[in-house]
Amino acid sequence: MKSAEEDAFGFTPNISLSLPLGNACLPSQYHGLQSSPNISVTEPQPFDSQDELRAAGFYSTVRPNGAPTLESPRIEITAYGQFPEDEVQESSLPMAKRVNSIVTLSLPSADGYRDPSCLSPASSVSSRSGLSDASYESSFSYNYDNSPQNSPWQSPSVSPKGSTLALPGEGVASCGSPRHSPSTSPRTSITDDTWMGPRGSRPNSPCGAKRKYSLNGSDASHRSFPYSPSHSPGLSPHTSPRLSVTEESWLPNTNQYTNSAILAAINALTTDGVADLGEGIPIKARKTSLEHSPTVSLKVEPGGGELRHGDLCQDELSANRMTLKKEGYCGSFLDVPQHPYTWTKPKQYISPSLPALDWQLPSSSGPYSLQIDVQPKAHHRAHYETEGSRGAVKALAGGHPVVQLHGYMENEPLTLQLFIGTADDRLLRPHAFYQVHRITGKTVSTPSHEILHNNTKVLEIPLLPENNMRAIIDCAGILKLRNSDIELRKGETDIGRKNTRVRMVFRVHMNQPSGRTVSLQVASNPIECSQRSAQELPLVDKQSLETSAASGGERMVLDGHNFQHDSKVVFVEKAQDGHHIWETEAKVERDTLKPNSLLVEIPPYRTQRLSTPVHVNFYVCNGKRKRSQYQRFAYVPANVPTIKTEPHDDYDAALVCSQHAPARPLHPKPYYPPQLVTPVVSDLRPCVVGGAYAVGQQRLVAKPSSGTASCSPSTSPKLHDLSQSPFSKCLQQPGHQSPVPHVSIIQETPGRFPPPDLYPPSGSSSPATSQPSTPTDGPFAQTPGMAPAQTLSGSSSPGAQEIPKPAERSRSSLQEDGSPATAAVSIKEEPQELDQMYLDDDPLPFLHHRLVVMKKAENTH
DNA sequence: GGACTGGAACTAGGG
DNA sequence: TACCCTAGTTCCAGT
Repeated sequence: MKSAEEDAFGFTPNISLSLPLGNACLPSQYHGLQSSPNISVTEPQPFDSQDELRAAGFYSTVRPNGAPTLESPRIEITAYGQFPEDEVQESSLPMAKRVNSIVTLSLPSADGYRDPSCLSPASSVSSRSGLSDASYESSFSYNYDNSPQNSPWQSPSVSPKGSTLALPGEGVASCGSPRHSPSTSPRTSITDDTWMGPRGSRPNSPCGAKRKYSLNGSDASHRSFPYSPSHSPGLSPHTSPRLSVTEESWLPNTNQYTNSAILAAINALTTDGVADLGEGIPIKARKTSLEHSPTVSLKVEPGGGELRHGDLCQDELSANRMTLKKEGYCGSFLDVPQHPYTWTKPKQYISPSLPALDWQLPSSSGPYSLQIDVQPKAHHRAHYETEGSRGAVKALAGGHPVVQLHGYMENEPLTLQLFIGTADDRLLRPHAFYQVHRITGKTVSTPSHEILHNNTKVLEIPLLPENNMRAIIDCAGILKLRNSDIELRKGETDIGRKNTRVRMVFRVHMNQPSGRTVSLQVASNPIECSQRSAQELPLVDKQSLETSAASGGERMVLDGHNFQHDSKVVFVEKAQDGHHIWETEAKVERDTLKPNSLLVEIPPYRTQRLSTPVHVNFYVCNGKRKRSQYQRFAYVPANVPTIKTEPHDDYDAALVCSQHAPARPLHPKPYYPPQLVTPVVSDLRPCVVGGAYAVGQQRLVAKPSSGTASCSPSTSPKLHDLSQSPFSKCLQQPGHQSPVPHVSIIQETPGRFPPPDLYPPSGSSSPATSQPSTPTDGPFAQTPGMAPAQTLSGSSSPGAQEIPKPAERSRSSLQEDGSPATAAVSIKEEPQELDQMYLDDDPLPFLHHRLVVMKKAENTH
């Protein structure tokens, strides 16, 4: 371990250097990182694009072996180097710490992903703004350039009142400044409109008028507010105000449990101070994190209250525009008095490096298992920045989702992290168009705190021993960012249209006595966030049968929503390439049909001779383009007993299966296609027992594109090893377009990886497989889906796993050491999936749209 | 009064 | 070019 760490540190410096900064694409990159690990880190050759590299994120970018990973221009940010202040501060820091800090800085890409601003309610646009540093911007060449507003950091929000921060040109985030805090709600901003000019009240255009407002002082004033990204970057506008208070208190707390020295060091370097500390977050990220911190008080500048921490810091860093220095500003925030939180701070994960949010982590490891005891409802209408909060995500049966960490016997509280992830068939990653939104108020019983993690808002919730490490998630809502804002981001390859399904992703990091950190992650069932979709798309919550004899004839009850008299149930069997091998419409008993219940007769399979179970899918269709997600079903040989679903609700089922696939009921949920093979790393000493068990679900997944994907071991981030826990990193190309494989790299100490075979294939039969998939999953139907969110990070013990089907997946080893390949890579079948993902019926538009978006981005850039 | 909600109008794009 | 449809975003009003 230590060796690894040491190595890591050693690398760190290099690594940091290696981080590619991006070109204009940075944002995308970042985005990519989190969202879609597109980057083929492993690729020996120079990254296709810097973007990819960036996407790789810090973790991936670094090459363990020190091999020149990134050709792309990298920004070597050494905290000190660039900023005198940093140097000073760092100098005082212990090497290790310094390294970390450095590393963090080096991870430029991280920043890039999503603008912190994006995080903020104002987000979308803001995302760009995220690039805090002017330098970054320039380098990135954002669209912003176009308009004065462009400057990302300046988010309007920053200086609501035209605070100094808001320099002309800077202040406005490119299209609307992201930062405009939600508070700035579009509406308010008449200015915005002005900006936009002709725009209608509804900002569709990417650069949507509204966002532009930042330039106007007036606008700024309006927006100034609390929401300003500065505060809580991600904070929804609404919340932000509140947050501020809380956050402040929070920060202090954080400090409490974190190593003060580390914090100080980090703060000095990063200025952010919050939870993210441990992580090697890029400067920007840090800044953002700062934002979280309610350092408002810290503001130096006029209007400072409105200023974002991040902004300040960024500004300083980048251009020194701010007179303030990190020290002054950021550092001060450390001094913030501790606040009144009653819950003792959960033991914060202090490791300097936390796994990137797009890393696939396991849901269980050894004795530990993170489970979603109560799943969120399948529908939750997300709110726009321009709207008021739509409340916390609720559970199907009422109440709220519940997450529990099993197997943790310590008395130390922990921090449960929550962010909004994707729900498509690709690797789980932060969703570019949705952010978690902190809910506060009388009805909220669970304290929480928002932080930014690489431009992705992360809600931190205490997991207390007294509560049996169980948390009721009644403090998390979902914020929708305007598609136009996100799509214009340079490097952003995802499209928002019809990309309205998300998952709540929970993570917990546990420091082990050995010094290692075990990180677990579990993702909820998909949540449809679109009002329209929620009202129109049929949804299957449960199915009474999972299997049937080939002869069919049995009746299956489907519980769900939006069933109509003309609803059809179609059974489909697809080949690996997505082609339909067989498709037939089942007979629906319309007499008994109800909006939430449908009785269907299982159609006979195309052949009655079955020697082994055949996995197929079915979906409910209310008309063209109105299909439910694919649901799994299997025809089994006659001698195999039919599996009937228990009458419980999904949640119950989830509980039952929780160990493997926490929170996912087998049948009820659509499955996720197994695209990725996950290599599981096992290094756990502690987790032997659970490991096998858990492992099944934890797979490191990698989606390799046809060849690309291999993750080079080198990529493995020793850096992150700081924490000593191995993390898998997913590298994916950001764009749907590119079939680039998603590769997950396991961070592990060399030699610790278990043989690849030990790891469960993504498609393992474990409950995890039952995970929902996007409607488009069809093609993968035959292979069980893997639990997207689960991978092994820390120590997971290998368990028995299924091996992915050859055709679908290929494995590649990711180990740095050259030790046996541990990571398996699966190749994603792009074209079809994409089409399906977004336009089940009509892929062309989707593709076209993407092209348009890309072009726009390029142009803007 | 403010947070939630549900519903629907408005708008842009594509066909 | 007008019309229709779809889906995203913004508004409004009720609880």
